[in-house]
Amino acid sequence: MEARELQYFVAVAEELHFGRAAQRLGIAQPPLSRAISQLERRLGAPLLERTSRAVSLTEAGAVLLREGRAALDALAAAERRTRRTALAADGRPAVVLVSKAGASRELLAKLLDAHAAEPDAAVVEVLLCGPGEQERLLRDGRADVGLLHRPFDDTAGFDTEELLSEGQVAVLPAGHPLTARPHLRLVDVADLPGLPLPRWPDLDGTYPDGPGPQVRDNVQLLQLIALGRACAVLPESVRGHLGEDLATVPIVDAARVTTVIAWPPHSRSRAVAGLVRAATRL
Amino acid sequence: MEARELQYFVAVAEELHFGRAAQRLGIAQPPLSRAISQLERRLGAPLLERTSRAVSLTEAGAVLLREGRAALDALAAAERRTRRTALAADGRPAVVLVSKAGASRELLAKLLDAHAAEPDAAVVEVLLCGPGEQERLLRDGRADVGLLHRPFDDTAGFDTEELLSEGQVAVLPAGHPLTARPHLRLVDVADLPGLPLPRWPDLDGTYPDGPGPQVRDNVQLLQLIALGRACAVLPESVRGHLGEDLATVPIVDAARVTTVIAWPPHSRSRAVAGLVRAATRL
DNA sequence: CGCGGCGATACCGCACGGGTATCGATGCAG
DNA sequence: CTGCATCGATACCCGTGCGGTATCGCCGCG
Repeated sequence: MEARELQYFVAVAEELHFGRAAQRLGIAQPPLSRAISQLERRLGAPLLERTSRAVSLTEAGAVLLREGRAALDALAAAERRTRRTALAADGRPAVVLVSKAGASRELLAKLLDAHAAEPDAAVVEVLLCGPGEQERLLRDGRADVGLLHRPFDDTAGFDTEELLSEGQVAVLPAGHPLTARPHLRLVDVADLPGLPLPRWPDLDGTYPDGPGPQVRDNVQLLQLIALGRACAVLPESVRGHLGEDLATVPIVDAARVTTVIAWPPHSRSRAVAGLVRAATRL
Repeated sequence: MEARELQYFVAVAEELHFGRAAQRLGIAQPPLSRAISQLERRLGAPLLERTSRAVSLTEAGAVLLREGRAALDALAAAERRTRRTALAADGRPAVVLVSKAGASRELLAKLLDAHAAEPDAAVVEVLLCGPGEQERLLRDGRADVGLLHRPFDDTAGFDTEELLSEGQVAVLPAGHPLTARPHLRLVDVADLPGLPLPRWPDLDGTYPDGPGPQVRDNVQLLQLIALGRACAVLPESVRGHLGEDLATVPIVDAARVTTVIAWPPHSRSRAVAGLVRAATRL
C-alpha cells in the first residue's frame, strides 16, 4: 500500500467529506475520489459507504483508520528521527524529551543535570506540552523520550521505567476553612461550593460538559485557585512551586501518581538509552 | 516520505549491496541508486557511505533502518488487518491468534473453548510458529493476538494480561540416573555428559555456536531427548504431553515462566477484546 | 420542479519511476 | 604496472499514473 493513498484515506475518514478532505490535502476532489476507489479495489473491500448525501465508515474502514494512523505516525517518526540524528552533529539536539508543563519539575531538573554530567552526553531538547499530548509526540517522532504520569497518561505501547511514586494533595486558596484539616478525602473536595474542580480538554481539544472552569495547563489552574474560582487535586510534588496564596492538604484516598520515563520500544538509540540510564540512577 | 522509497532503503541497508538489493526488489540497479540518493536529498542527510567497494550505514542510516522497519511493519499490518476485517463477513477468520508450537497447549485449548462459548464470538484462526517469531507476526499484522512467555519472549510494545505462572522442569530420557532425584538445580543439567542442552535459532534463522543439537521446535527436541541425545529445561506444563519414554524433574532455581496474552496496543478491536476477555476469565 | 451540494466520470498533460547502455573508480591478479 | 572484474553513478528514453479542469448523475430541499 502506498503511504500517499493511506494519508488520503485517513483525511477522508476523519472529515467524512471528500471535498473538505481534498481541500485539507491541497488537491482537487476528483483525484481524491479516484485514489480512494483505487485503494478499495486494491484491498478488495469497500472502506466507505457513500449515499451522495453522507459518507460513513465500513467496519474495514474503521480498522484501516485505526491502523493507518499508527502506520503514518511510524512513518513520520522514522523521517523526523532520521533528520534529527543527521543534524545532531554540530551541537543540535539529538534527543527530544517531552514532559507535561508544570509537572515533575524538580525531577526533570535533576534528570537533566545528571545526564549532562555523564561523559559524551547527547544534547537534549526539552519540550513541554499539555496533558495527553505526550503519547502523540512520542508516536510520531516529534519526541524521543517522555516523562509520563500513571494513571493519567496512557503508557500502552511504550517501554517504561518507574522513577517516582507520590500521593496527591488538594490545592486550595490560602485561608480556606478546609486547610485547617490535617487531611481530606476525595469526597471532601468533589463538590465545594464556589470551588469546582477544573475541566481538562479531551484529546481532540474540546471540553467535556459540566461545571468548573476550562483549563489548559497548571499555570492557568493555579491562578484560578488563587483567585478563589477553583480547587484541584494534584501530585504532592507541586507543593514546592506554589506561592503563599495557595495551601495544600493531603488527600488520603486519592490514587498514587507514578512518574515514569517512557520511550517507543523499538527506538532505544544510544542517546535515549543514556537518558534512561541517568533517570534510573536518580 | 514515500513507502516505496523506504522499502528500497531498507533493502539496501540490509544487503549493504545495491545490486543484490535491486535483485531482491525485482528492479534494476540504476533506478535503485537514484531512489536512494533522492531519499538522501529529501532528508537532507547521507544515509550510506559508498566506497565503490563497500557500502556501510551512517548513523542516520542506522536510525532510519530501525524506525523504517517499524513503519513498514505498521503499514503491512494496516493492510492485512483491513483485508481480514473485510473478509470476516462470511465465516472467514476475523482474528488470528499466534502461539509457540508445543507451548501452553491446554491453556490454548481452554481459551478457545471459553471464547467459542461466548455469544457472537468471532472466528479465530490459530497460527503456531517457532520461538521468537510471534512478535514479528503481531507487528506486521499476520497475527492479532498472541500467547507469549516471559522471560523468553519480548513483550515490549504490546499490551498484555498475565494468564499463568509456572516453574520449570528438566526433561530427561526415562531411566536416566538424575530422574531418581526429587529436584534439581540448573547447574545439574547444564553440562550432562552426552545430554547437552539444545541450540535454538536466532532471530535471523542462524544457530549460535556450541555443543548441543540444533532444534526448531518442541517435537524435534522431545524426540532427541527420547533418543538420549539431549536434555532440556521447559515449563512444567509440558508434562501433560510427554510419552512414557521421557521423565521430568523440577528445577528449583530456574526462572518462573509467565504466560501472557499480548496484542498491539492501538488495535484493540472488538474481536481482539473478546479473546482477551475470555482469556482473563479462565 | 428547479436549484444546490456532493461524489463519480471523462479526458488531458506532464512528472516521475523504471528500463538499457555506459561511464568512472577501485581492488586485484599476473 | 597494466588489464580486468566489480560495483555504484550517470545519461537517456519510454510509459504509467497522478493531478488538473470540465462535466455528469444523484438526491434533498425550498
